[in-house]
Amino acid sequence: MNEEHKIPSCTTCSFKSFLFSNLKPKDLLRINLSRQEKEFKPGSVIVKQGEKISSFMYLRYGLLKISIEREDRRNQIISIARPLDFIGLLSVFSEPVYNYTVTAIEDSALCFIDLDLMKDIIRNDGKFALTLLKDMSSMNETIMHNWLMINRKNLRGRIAYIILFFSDDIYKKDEYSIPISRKEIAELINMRTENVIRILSEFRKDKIIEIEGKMIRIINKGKLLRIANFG
Amino acid sequence: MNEEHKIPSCTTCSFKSFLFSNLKPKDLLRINLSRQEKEFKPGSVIVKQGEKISSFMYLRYGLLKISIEREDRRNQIISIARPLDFIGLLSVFSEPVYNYTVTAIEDSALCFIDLDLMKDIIRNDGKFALTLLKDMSSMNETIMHNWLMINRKNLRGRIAYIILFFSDDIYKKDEYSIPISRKEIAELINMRTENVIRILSEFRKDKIIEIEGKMIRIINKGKLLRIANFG
DNA sequence: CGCGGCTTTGATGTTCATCAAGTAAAGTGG
DNA sequence: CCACTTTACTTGATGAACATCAAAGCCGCG
Repeated sequence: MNEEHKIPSCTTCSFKSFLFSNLKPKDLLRINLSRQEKEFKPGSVIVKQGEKISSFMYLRYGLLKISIEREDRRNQIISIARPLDFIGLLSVFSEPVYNYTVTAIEDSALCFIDLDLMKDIIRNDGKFALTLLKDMSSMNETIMHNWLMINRKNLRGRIAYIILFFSDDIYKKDEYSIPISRKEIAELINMRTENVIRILSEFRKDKIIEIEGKMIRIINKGKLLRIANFG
Repeated sequence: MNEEHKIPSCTTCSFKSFLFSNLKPKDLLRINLSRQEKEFKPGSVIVKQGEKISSFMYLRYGLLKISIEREDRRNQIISIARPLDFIGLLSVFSEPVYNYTVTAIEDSALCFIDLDLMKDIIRNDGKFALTLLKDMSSMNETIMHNWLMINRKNLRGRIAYIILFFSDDIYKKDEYSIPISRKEIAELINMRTENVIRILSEFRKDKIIEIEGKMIRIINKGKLLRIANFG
């Protein structure tokens, strides 16, 4: 593992201030002893649909996709997850196995904490549990809201929405390299690959964006916003 | 309030064994003192989008719809909730106001518990918090799973799915009175009212169902299942 | 270097939303 | 309780939006 990224202890981890802010020092030490830190290259699968859930995980840095795999290769991407998105909360407390596959789409690092240890800490620390409840609730709000927004839009509106999502929520820049393929864009916003490509070309012709391979640069943000909102 | 339905105390409430199974007797008493029990007729609004969240609620009996209201009168129904669906968990810990409107669609009764009291109990009882985490997680799994199933189906598949949903999950009978209007069916499975009606008539002509007003009787369940699965 | 997966464009067809118009049912006020 | 208004329900006709099919170039990989 790349040593420059490795953190010596949970006590110095920047995440402590978020997820584990209310945690007692004693419990933080227990987590520190149990935790496993792993790095993932883009494309590598972190957990696979059907695998037993045995640890609680959270993303230190990087970007992930959460997807459902289907027999007919027409997968569905549920959500794109950043650090602080608490992806580890998805079904970790209610299911014995993962219902989703999680894959890195950028260089990422995750911490894995033994699930029984987490449960034990929760049982003995209601304050911590309450913050987890809050985080889980808010994560689900976000995912549902995104779905609702996307599903009521027409195809042009969906493409505009997703371009703005990566620009505003992920990279905070008007120019970025989109971390997923055209096919994956289609799986994320519920349309066909061909139409993703078609509408991206359309936007280029209309001088709304510049696009070359995975590079996207937003030229006319106002127009993009209008398409996203009224499409 | 109809006295025959009223429960004298949380300790005798049948829900205690589910939601509050791990609760300390002391805390159950506190809840009992604070709780408010209310009945609702079909059509009456229980909480409205935008209202401040000040209590934790759960459904004792009845049936609810959770929906998002929009300016243009094209609402979206998120989910149909039965007792034990823990609808009170939806955004109660992460949002200051309700993002959803909850409406009774059958005679229903709910208990309201002061939210600060609930939080206080959670903070002091990690075991209870863990069961809440589990319930919230499982409720969200259910809602998401339903959305995924519905969204990948064509219109005939969606109608078949929803007929089977009420038959298998809600009423456990092949004949029932559907508690929502054609328009609401459309809002629940993301299609137009006209097409709901059209496809229901089609199913009747094909002798898959009998239908008269709100009464629905499933005649050919095998065929309905095939339409739901392959549609 | 050839194979499979991704990307792109064009042509075609189907599904579904929309518009229109009429009937039935359910509230509402005098 | 009846006229009136509104909302729900129903069917048909039309067109737009989108999926599908087809074909070819591209790229990475074993």
